[in-house]
Amino acid sequence: MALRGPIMPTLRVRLNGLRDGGLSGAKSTGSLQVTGFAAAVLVGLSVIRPREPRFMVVTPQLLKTFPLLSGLPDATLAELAEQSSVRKAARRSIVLNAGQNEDQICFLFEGRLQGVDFTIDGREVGLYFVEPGEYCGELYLFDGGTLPEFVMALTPSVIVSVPLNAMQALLAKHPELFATLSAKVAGHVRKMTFQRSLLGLPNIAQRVCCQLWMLVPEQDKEKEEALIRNPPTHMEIAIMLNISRETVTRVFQSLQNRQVVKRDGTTALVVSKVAELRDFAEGKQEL
Amino acid sequence: MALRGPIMPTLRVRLNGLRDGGLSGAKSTGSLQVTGFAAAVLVGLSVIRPREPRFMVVTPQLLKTFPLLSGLPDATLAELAEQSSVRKAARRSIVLNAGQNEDQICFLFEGRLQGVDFTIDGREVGLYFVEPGEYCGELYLFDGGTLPEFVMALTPSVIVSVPLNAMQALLAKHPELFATLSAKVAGHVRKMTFQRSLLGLPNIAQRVCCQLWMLVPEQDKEKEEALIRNPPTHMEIAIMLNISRETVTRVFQSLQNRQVVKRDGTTALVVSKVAELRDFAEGKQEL
DNA sequence: CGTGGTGTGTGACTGCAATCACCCGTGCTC
DNA sequence: GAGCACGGGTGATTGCAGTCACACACCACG
Repeated sequence: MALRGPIMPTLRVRLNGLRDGGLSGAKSTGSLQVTGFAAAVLVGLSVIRPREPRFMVVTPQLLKTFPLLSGLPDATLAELAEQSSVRKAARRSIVLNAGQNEDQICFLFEGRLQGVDFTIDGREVGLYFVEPGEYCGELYLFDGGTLPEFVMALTPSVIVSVPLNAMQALLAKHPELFATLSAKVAGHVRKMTFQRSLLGLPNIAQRVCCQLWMLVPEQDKEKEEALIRNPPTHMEIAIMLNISRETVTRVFQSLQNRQVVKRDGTTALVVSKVAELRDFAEGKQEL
Repeated sequence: MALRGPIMPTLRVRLNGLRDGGLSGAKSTGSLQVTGFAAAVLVGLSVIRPREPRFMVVTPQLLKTFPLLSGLPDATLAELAEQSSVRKAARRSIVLNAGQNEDQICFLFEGRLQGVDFTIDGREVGLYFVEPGEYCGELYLFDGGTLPEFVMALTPSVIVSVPLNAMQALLAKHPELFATLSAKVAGHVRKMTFQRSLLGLPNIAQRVCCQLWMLVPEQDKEKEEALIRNPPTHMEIAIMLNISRETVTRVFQSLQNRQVVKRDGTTALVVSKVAELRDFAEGKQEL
C-alpha cells in the first residue's frame, strides 16, 4: 500500500491531549488492578516480584483460560507455556506494531486493547476492541504479512505473548486449531463490516449508542442492567466512530441525564437501562 | 449481530435515484459488451444461444484465467468446470445475498462488483470493489457462516459460479490452495483496514482521490496515463467514502478542470496525470 | 422519433458537528 | 501536599458538506 501514511516512529498521543496543549508522555509504569475472576486465576501465576511484571511465568492453567487453547492436552499446554511470556502493558503502550513482522500472538487476559490505524495525515482511526479472552496479531499466520494496524492497550492490561513459531508448531501438531483460527478471522471480517456500516449512520447519537451496545457483555444484553468494565475513553470511542471527542461527551451527557448509563468509578460504566440503550442503538427511539 | 438492520427483501435502488424522484426498477436484461482481453478468452466459451447467458458452458480454459485456479492440473479443472456455471449479471443485480447461506463462490471474469451493506436505517454502505480475476463469497469456507454483505454487479458482468461443495472437495484434494485462500482473506482484512482509514481523512477531496488511486490498475501506477475500465458511478464511490454523490461530482469536476482525469465514453475513465492524482491522494497537493 | 431511465452537473441554502477555548475534578508521582 | 497530566464537561462560533431542486446529456428501446 503505497498510500499508507508514514508509520509513526513513536507513540502518537491522542490528539485530545495535544490540542489541549499538554505535551504528554505516556507513563511507562502504573499499578495494575486486577479484579474478580481475573484475580482468582492470576493466583495461578508465579509472581516473583510484584512490581516487576516481566518476571511472571506463564502456567498451563493460565493458557487454559483462553478459549482457543482450552481444549489442548496438558502436555502441549505446558510446552507452549514455557515458550510464552506474560507482560503487563501500561495504558497507551503499543502492544503490536503495524508494518513490522511482529513475532508474537497476543492473548489478552485482562484489560482492553484497541486496534488503531493512522490516516495519511496522521489522524488516529480506531478499528476494533480486543476483550479479555481474545487475541490479536494472528494475521501473520494466514499470509505471512505484516499487521496492518497498531494494537494499543487502553487500560493497563495483562497480555500473554506466544511466539509465532511456537504457534506454528502448535498448528502443525493440532491442525484442528486452524478451524478455530479461520473462524476468528472470518469473525473479524464480519466485525469490521459491521463497524463500517456504523459509520454510515447519519445520526451521530445512534452511532455512539451502537458502539456502546457492542461493548455490553453478551450475557448482559438480555438483563436490565449491565456493567462495562474498563470502558474506552470518550476519545477512544470517538476515533472508532469518526466523530469528535466533544460529540461523544455530549451524547454521554444526554444518556446520563436520562439515566440510561452512569459512571461507576473510573474503571466501570453501568448501563442502567439496557433495553433503552438498545432502542437508541436500533433507532427505535431518538436521543 | 442483533443490531444488523432488517435485510432488504428486494434490491434497494441507489438512494440517488429515489431522491431524484424516479421509482426505477433495474432492467433485468441488457446487452453485455466484453472488450479486449476478455473477448479473446471468451472464445473459449461455448455460447449456445447468444442472448441466453445461462446456457454458456464453463471450459477449463476459462477457469485457468483465474489466478487461484491457474496452477491446477487440467483434469481437476475439467471436473470443476463441469460443476460450475457462467452467468451474466445485469447492472445492479445482486450477485450474492447477505445473511443467506449462499452456495457458491463467484469468480469475476469481466465487469465490476461491489460489496455493499446497509445501515440500520437503510442507507447503502460500500465496502469494497471486486475486479476481474478476483472472487468473492469465500468467507463461508472459513467458518461456515453467512456472508455479512451483499455483492452487487456495478456493470454488466460475467461471473463464474463454483458451488461451495465443489470448492470444498477441491480443497480436500489440493490443500495447498488453502494458503492462497487464507492469503486472500488476510488481504481482504488489510484492504478493509485501509478503506476504514480513508474515512478518517478530514479532507474529502483527498478521500476521493485515494479511492480513485486505488482504482488505477497496478501496472499503470508508474505510468503517466492510466485507464480505469468500468469505473464506478459517482454514487457508488460516494457510498464507499461516506459522502454524498454531489460532493463526489464536485471533486471530479475539479479534477477534470485540472485535466487530471477525463471521461472516455461511458465505460472508461482516463487518468491523464497519474502522478498528480497520487499527489492529491497522498495530500502532497491540495485540490 | 419520442420516451423514460440513469448518470452527471450545479446553484442556494442550511444545519450540524468540528473546532476552539476554557473549566473542573481526580489520581498519580515526586 | 504540590504539581500536573488526563479525562471529562460545556459554550460560542463557523465552515463545510449534506440536502434539495433542477437541468441536461446520453442511451436503449419500442
